Parts: sequence; structure tokens; C-alpha cells
Amino acid sequence: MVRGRDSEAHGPTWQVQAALIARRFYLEGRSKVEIADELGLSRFKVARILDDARELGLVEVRVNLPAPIDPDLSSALQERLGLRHAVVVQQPPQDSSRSTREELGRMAAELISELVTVDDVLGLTCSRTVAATTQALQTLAACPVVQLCGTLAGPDMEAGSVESVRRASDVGGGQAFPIYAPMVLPDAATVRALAGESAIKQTVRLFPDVTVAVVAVGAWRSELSTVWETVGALGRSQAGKAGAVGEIGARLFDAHGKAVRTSIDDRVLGVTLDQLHAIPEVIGLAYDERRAPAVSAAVQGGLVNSLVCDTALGERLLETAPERRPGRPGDRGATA
Amino acid sequence: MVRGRDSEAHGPTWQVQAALIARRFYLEGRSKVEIADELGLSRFKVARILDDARELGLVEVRVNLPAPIDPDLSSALQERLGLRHAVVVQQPPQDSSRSTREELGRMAAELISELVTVDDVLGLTCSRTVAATTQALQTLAACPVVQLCGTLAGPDMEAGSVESVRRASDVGGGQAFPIYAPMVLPDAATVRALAGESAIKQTVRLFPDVTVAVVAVGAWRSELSTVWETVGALGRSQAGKAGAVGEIGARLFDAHGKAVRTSIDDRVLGVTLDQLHAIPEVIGLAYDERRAPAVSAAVQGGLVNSLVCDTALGERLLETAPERRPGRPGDRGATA
DNA sequence: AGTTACTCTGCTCGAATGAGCAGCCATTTC
DNA sequence: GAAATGGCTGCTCATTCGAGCAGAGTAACT
Repeated sequence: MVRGRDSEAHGPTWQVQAALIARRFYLEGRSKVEIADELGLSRFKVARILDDARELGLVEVRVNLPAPIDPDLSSALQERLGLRHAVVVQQPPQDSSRSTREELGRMAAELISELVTVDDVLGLTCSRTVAATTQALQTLAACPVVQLCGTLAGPDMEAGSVESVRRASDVGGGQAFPIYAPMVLPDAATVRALAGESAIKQTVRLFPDVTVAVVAVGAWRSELSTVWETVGALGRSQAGKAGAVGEIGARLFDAHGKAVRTSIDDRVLGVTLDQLHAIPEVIGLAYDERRAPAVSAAVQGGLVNSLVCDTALGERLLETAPERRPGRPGDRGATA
Repeated sequence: MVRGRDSEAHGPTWQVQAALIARRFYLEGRSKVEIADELGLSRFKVARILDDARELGLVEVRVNLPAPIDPDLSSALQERLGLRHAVVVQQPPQDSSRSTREELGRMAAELISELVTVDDVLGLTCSRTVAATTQALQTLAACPVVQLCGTLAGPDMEAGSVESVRRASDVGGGQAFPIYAPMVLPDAATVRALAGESAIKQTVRLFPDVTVAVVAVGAWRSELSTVWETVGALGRSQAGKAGAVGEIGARLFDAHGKAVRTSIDDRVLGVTLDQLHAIPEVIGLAYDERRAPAVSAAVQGGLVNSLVCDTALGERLLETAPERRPGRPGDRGATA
């Protein structure tokens, strides 16, 4: 006689009930049977109302991160490039390099806080971003901290590599292994001479033991690498001809991430790309979309296997970087 | 200070992974086992990450209604007052009476669209809010529409009861039973005379058959009842002394919802409170918080058992109205 | 009016899930 | 040093959930 009156359409009554049920279920985390019993409905009806409500967009589930991380981009990058960790920091592109560096540094600091244990050996290259990272460091396991290359004697280099290593060592309480010497030296002889120095030798000897490295990835272009400025025009042209697209710790590499041998190499005091390659966890830091080719190459060549970058660079990487991992098993697009 | 490696705190890596998992689980609706298999984790770990994420507020579940309904208040009112249906329309208190009426009308219209079937008999009292309801009516079952009281001959009464009944009848296609007469008449003799008129008699005779009534609840105060103005000062003082707090269709009732007999009654052409009481579903419309005592009384007395109101009135009702044993929240007649 | 098609409802069964528990690893404390 | 402590991990079992199914009442169509 009487039809199902309360189930005609999705009118106000239905909405109110659906909202009530959704609240009980999602917010209060109660079970459907419980709700059904309470409201005098069958659990199936409750389930169906819940389904309808979700389909109608009545229930909105949002994933918000406390930190300014873009989770989708991060995951996409991680999968696409086959990275161990990927953290994309949401940063408006028009923001200054300085603020971007600081934001990246905060995130990288948290990342290594999370990652590094006492059993690790932390290695740091020289860069303003790495300096920002150590500045932002709040906690760190008491692990040895090794400087991976000499310091950059730039003008605004108030925070050089030595300071970074010191800072990390202070925060964590581990031993510091600094390198009191410039990264790029006048000639090979000076490099050899300094490499023989006792403290530096001790540090360099630890390079193979480094388990976690934090490195800045520079593009081999003006303004996108702190090293670019320090080598002469001769070195730049030589490197350009050899196909250099980026550098890590003044070690140049080409579009495939392979080392580019130039005369610069002999003048550099620091970790080599081969040594870098052997480090299990190398966290690359970079932030300008123009560095995409360099970062892409570094990832390709296995020089870095984790990445902290800004949104612009992350998006560019996702667009341009070649897939580095086989497609995942279940691409369940049309099946559901 | 050594902690478990990949699970120390809720750092960036954890956040990214948690966000990924939360997305897969909540947004894409995949199962935990599936996610666990894909990411190479145990399903327990996935569940724990999900729990932590929820506790951290990383996952935000919001219940949004398409219509401006306050679901919490509605549910609370429904339960508290033992109402069949309660719909609280979110409306800023400073909004004009007119816009509030229209909003209430829209919602009430949807409500009766949802509720009324061809087997019902719809009854309407006279009020601007009821007029707004029928104006907003889009669909309606082809049921008879009965005018429950005469029209109010106020100045701005462009939409009287007759028009409401016509409109509802037009939309639904059911038969209309209007009353072409004023609601409050000069004397009892006139009432008797009009009640004898053929068309009116036919309408009045249908009152006991009405199954769904839409009525406006007025407070027995100046400006809060359209009837207040139409009865003389004598009637007002008489009613006040008798304890009237509200009216429905010019029928006064006291704080307990009991009928208040005054000389006005004899001059009114329309449904009595006893008749109203017998109607299974009476939807009360009201919108000003100053009407709270009247609405509360009407609910207490069982004169209305569903309610459409605005936020201010709803909140006031929840604060002041005494708890009332919920009869049977929800379905009527649909007992399985 | 008869009949067909459909929607709504509640049930069954297998999969998914949550709570509690034991083992393990690492640190802390005596 | 060695035991105590605490957190993390994965397992078991009872509960809960979801997909599909059958019956009933309704709407539509002939």
C-alpha cells in the first residue's frame, strides 16, 4: 500500500540522514552495523546510503599535509624516476631563491632527521641549499658527519661546507670530519698537496664509508651552479664541448649522468662521481626548473637516488624525464 | 638516540607515503591488502599508517550537503524533539525575512516532494512561508491538495492560500480543494454561513483525510504572526490572558501545545487543532528565534511532528526545548 | 487488465578488517 | 654486563564489510 516513502529521491530528509550516518561512520569511526542498529535500519541500507552519499560528493575526503609538501607530485616523481625518496616542496615560483632554499632546507633537514641513524655516516657537499639544510636541522642521530668536498669561497658564502658539517655534528653529537680547503684549486699539484694533509686525508678516507649523502645538484649553466663561476672561461668551454649538463660537488656529468672528464677534475678536492655512485643513499637538492636536465641526468646516472625539489622543478621533471622504472603491475584503469 | 630507521617520526618521507596510501585508500577506494602488496608492506603497517594519518589530521573527512542544511542541528533537533523530520536551513540571522522565507520554502518544497505520494492528501495553511514553499515546488505526486484555512487578506498577501493550493495542484496534477474565503471573519454567523457553502463544505469535509500538512507556526506576538494583526486588541488581550503562545492557522495554543479557547475561534474558518493533531504528518515551518516558544509548544502538543526552520530558531529550540520521547523517528506506515 | 521490467530490500558467503598478542630488536638502567 | 623496558612488526581470530542473488512490491507498457 504505502510505498517506500523515505527513499524517493535525495531530498532534505535523505540528506540529513545521510549526513548523520556519514558523520557516525567517518568522523566517529563507528561500524555500519552499529549505526544500523541504532537507527533501526539494515546494515545494507546504511552501506547503500553511504555509497550514494560518496558518489554524490557529500563526503569529501581530503589529504592535507602539515608541511608544504605536494604528495601527488612527490609520489609520482618517486615512481617515475625510481627514486628511494622524493619530496616536492610546494613553493610559489615567483618566490625568491633564498626563501625557496630555506624551505627546501627545512624539508631536507626533516628528511635526514628521519632517515639517518647512528650507524650511518652522513656526507655533505658544499652548497647554499645544503647550508640551509643544516641550519634547519633540529635533531640528528649521533653519526659521523663527513664533508664531501672543499668549501666554496664565494662572496655570499657565509655558510660554507665547514659550517654545515660543524652544525650537523653539533646537533647530532657525532664526530665532524671537515675539509679546511677550497673546493676548486688552482692546479692539480695543490690538490695533491692538500690531499696529503693529515686532517683532510682522514676525511677523504671516509668517503667510501658514507651511507647517506646530501648533495646539491647544479646545472652547468650560468647562475645555476656555484661552481660555474669559479672555473675560468676555458674550463667552461671545455666542459660544454664535452657535453656537461650538470655538476655535483664540482664533478661534471653529461645528459646520461656519466662523468665528464675535463681539466677541472684535477683541480677539484672532493668526492668523485664514482665514489658518490657507491653511496647507498644520495639525497639531491635542487630547486629551479632550469635545473631539470641536470637533475634528470643525475638520477639517470644513479648519482642521486633521492630528491628534494620545488614544485616547478618537480613538474618539469615529471614532464621531461624519461621513465626509469617498468610500468607497475596493475594499471586498473578500465576494470572497475 | 638511535631509532628505527624508516619509521622514526612523521617526517617528510613518512608523510609522502602516508599521503599516497591515504589517497589510494580513501580517494581511489582500494583495499589495504592491495595497497600493501603494491608497496611491499604488510597490511598491518598500511593500517597503522592510515590510523596515524587520521589521528594527525592528515586525512580530513568533511560532510558537505549540496543544500544549505545544517545536518548536525537537524539530527540533534530531530532526536531531541522526537520529530519525524527536521531540516534546519543554514541562514545568516541578519538576512531579510523574505530571503529566509524563500530559502525555507525551497527546502520545504523539496521535503514534500520527497515525502508526498499519490496516496497522500496534502493540506496547506495560509502563510507567506507556505506560499514560498509552493512557489518553489518543482515536482509533486498527483495527490489532492486541500486548503486548510481561509486566506489572509493582508496587504502584501499577493500569494494567498488559494494561490498556494492552485500552484501545488498545478505542479502535481492532483485535484485542488481551495477555500475562497477569509481566514478570520467578522463573527461566528459568517463562519457558519460560509462553511455551508458548497465548495467550502467539500474542502472542509476533506480535513480528516489529510495525511500530510504544511503549516506555518506563528508566535502570539506582534510581527511574529500574520493573524495577530487581524484580530482586534480585544481578541489579543483575551488570548494573552488565556496563555496563548502561538498559533497555527489562527488556532491558538498555550505553552504545552494545548488549544486555547477564545472568542477568536468562532470567527475562524479553518482546521482545528484537534483535526491537525489527527494528521499523521504535519510539517511546521518557522524561522525566527523569537518563535521558539511557540514552536516548542506546538511540538510538545503534537500539533506538528516535522519541522523546517532556520539556524537561529533551531539553535534556540535545542537550547530551550525540553527533551521529548522520540516516538518513532523516520518512517511512517512503512513498517516491514 | 495482464504482463513485463525494474527497483528496493534483505540475505549468504567469501574477503577484508581490527583488536589483541607474542617475538624481536634496540635502548636503558642497575 | 645483564636484565628490564619499550616500541615495532607480523600473526590469529572474531567481527565487519562488499558483491552478488532472490523475492516482493511497484511502475510502465501493451
